[in-house]
Formats: sequence, C-alpha cells, structure tokens
Amino acid sequence: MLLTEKQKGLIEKIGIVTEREGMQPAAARIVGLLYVADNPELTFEEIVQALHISKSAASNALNLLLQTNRIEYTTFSGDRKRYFRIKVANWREGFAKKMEDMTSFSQVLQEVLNERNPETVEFNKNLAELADFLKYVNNQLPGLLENWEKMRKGQ
Amino acid sequence: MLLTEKQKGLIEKIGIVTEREGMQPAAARIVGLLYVADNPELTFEEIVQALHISKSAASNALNLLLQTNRIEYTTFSGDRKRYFRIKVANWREGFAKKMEDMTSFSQVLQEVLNERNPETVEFNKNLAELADFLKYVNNQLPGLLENWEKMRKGQ
DNA sequence: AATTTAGTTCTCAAAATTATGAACTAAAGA
DNA sequence: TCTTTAGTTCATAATTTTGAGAACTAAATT
Repeated sequence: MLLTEKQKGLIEKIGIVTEREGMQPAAARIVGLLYVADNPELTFEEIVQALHISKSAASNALNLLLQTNRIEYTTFSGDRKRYFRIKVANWREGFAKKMEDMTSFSQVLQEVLNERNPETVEFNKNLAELADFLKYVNNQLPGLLENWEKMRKGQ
Repeated sequence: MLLTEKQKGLIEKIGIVTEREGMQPAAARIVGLLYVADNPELTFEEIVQALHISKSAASNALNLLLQTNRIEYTTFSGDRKRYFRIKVANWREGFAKKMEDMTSFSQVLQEVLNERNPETVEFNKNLAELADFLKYVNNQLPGLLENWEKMRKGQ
C-alpha cells in the first residue's frame, strides 16, 4: 500500500488522539490507518506492512480493537483473509459510551457528597453543582443527537 | 489524617477515573484525596502521609496538578506550608477543554476527508457525518451550560 | 497426507513510566 | 549565624507497557 506523506501525518495525528483516549500505540496507529487508507478495508498483512509492526503486535492490537468495538471485519468466500475496517458508522455507540462514563462519574461525585464533612459548605456546594451539571448534560445529550438528525433530514 | 474505609474506596474510584483520563497514578490519587478528605485543604505532609507516597512522588504529582490547573494552594502568613485544594469551582474550564479536544478532532476528520479517496462513497459519508455531528455538539454545548445556569437560578 | 497460509501465542527484551530515598536548597526563626 | 523545615532534585530502582521473532495452530488447498 502506498501512503502519501500527508496520509502518514494524519495517521500520526489520529494515533496521538487515540492514544490519549487510552489506546495502546499500535492499536491507535491502526485506527489512524483505517481512517486514512484509500481502501478502508485492509487485510492483516497490509496493516503489518503499512505500519511496519510485527504480526504479534498487529494480532494483539486488532483483537483489542475488535473487543472494544472500534473495528470489525468481513470475509469473502474462497478467501481466508479478513478485511478489517473502522466502525465509523458506529460513532453513535461511542458517543453513548462517553455519556455513560460521565454519568458514572457524576454518581461517584454524588457518593462523595454523601460522605463529605457537612461543615465544608462552599466546597460541598461546588461539588454538588458539578455533579448536577454532569447529570444535566447527560439528560440533554440524547435530545441534542435527535435535533442533529432532524436538522440533517431537514436540509 | 483519618480516612474511613468508605473514603479510601472513593479515593480509589476517583483515582481510576482520573488515571483513565491520562493522569499518572500518584496525581490521580491526590485528586481523589482532595475530593474526599474531610478538610479539603491539605498540606504536602498530610498528602504524603495519607497516601503513603514518597516526598518526591508528591512533589512531582502536585506540580503536575498545579500546571494542569487541577489544583491550587493558599498560604497563611506566619506559616510556610502550602494548603492544596482541588479547583472544583474550576470544572467549567475543564469542560471547555474537553470541547476544544472535540473540536480539534473534528478538524482532523475534516482534513482526512479532504485527502480521502473519493470513490469510497459510503465510508466518506459516515466520516462526514461524524465530523459534522462533533461540530454540532460543540456549537450547542455552550448553550447547554447557559440553560443549566438559568435553570439553577430559576429554582 | 503434505503443504500453504492467515493469524495466534509464547518467551523474552527494550523502552517508558513511576516511585524511592537521600542529598540538597532556600527561606524563616532562634 | 545556626537550625529548622517545606519542598525540590538527582540517581537509580522497580514496575509496567509494548513490541519483536520464532514456534505454533488450524483450516484450506494440493
């Protein structure tokens, strides 16, 4: 596979963002590659060769990405290879996941609040505010998604 | 400082969330401690003792947290100690930061889109959708914050 | 049955991250 | 000026993470 310098740069950029989200380096590069490559369906070998990583690194990273639902693959009859691709149509799920994380953090804050020394009034007030805001955002986000869908259709 | 089992558990929970956000372990536990401790203003030594970490670990972690604007400290005249506390009133800033991250990812996706093979129509469509949604959410979130403030005042 | 091949697993090494403890600094107080 | 103390820095140790390469597996092909 041929990658332009521009493409390599973008893979790096996406890789860095994805790493910051907690992905390991090899997996993060694979994500970048699958976003950028001319053909969005790549085989195991193409990935290994494009990123200059070992088969074991590729195998581990691909399985991790499959487990975390960030990629998927298809096969074709009479061809043993798997064709991996980013689940880009899947971003709604990823979005939902982030919301869950937020909710659960809000709940931890609520728990903290229940345990807190009641004498630290100002501090507790701020904490309660934060917990409440997180809850609010969480409630509002699904509506935001709906509105966006509507707006799209409207156009 | 005396910590109940419940408090220790909460420090751990917050620590794990904070680590997942990219903080190093010691810093993440300090964050947890400052949320949970009865007194939300702790000295260097109290932190060292409460978390059983070395002075150097505490020093590094506290400076990291100061730099990233997650904590601050006050001093009192005639007392050389610094009293560290979570910038919990500061969550709006943290929120803004997350939004920026989102925007910049949306921009990377836009760049990817500009470079993409135009023949992969479906893929490109999904990508464009994602980029557009991120942009949309970004535009809407400030209004969400405003509405929340209004709602608060209204109550 | 032997071979090819897509991918996995295992062992181990390299690299990066994190933490320790001791020595040090600098301001304050005696 | 000597001592105390809050915090820093440095060398280095421990731990974790990551990746390589070779051996292996299992299905398909010959």
